[in-house]
Amino acid sequence: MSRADSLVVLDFETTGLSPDMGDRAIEIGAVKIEEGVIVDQFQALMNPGRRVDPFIERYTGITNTMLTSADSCADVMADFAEFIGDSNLLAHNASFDKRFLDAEFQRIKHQYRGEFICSLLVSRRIFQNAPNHKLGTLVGYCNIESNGAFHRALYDSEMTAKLWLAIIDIICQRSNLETLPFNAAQKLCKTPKKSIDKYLESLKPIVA
DNA sequence: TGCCAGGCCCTCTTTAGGGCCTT
Repeated sequence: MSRADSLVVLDFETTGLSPDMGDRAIEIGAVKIEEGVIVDQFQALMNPGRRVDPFIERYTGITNTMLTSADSCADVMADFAEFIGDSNLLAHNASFDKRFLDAEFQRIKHQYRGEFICSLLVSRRIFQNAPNHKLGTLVGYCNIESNGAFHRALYDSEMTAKLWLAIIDIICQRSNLETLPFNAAQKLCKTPKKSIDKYLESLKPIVA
């Protein structure tokens, strides 16, 4: 399975918003998509080496007690590096998760080859009439079944993956494609919103 | 009671400012 055929959808829960300000990951969740199907998953809490504040405990449901017995960030991220291999990567608001992935991998001197795409950027282009582009809102907007248990890493990664598969279905229907190549999805992240229809039209295969 | 940051994106723009999204 080449990198182009495997996509890992990931989500971090963290102590805050910025690794540059000392924030750390406290949970990683991810699912692997191959040929349009979720085929594997990864979830682990990790001990950031310090207490998380009450807001994060309430926001995520992850308590200091739970983290006390968790493996270290280094051990978890080493396992996660094996899980993602050379796969390409996707997250909802990928710039956030990429910063934490880069920071945690830098601590264990690991480099990864996969490239990121962002379901938030694509959603803003495809669902221009959505009330907003929060993950939970888009899951409801796309009629994806959900129990509402957001803000845990594995659940959010699963919901992001299902949102992504729904987006691909819509694009493929509009563009008469069987699948959306990764490089086309990358370009979609950067295409101006006003040019989306033209871009999707350009993806249509030539029919003899 | 969310605070921080940072990239994207829009507009009353580009020599800027502010909302959205992530925890």
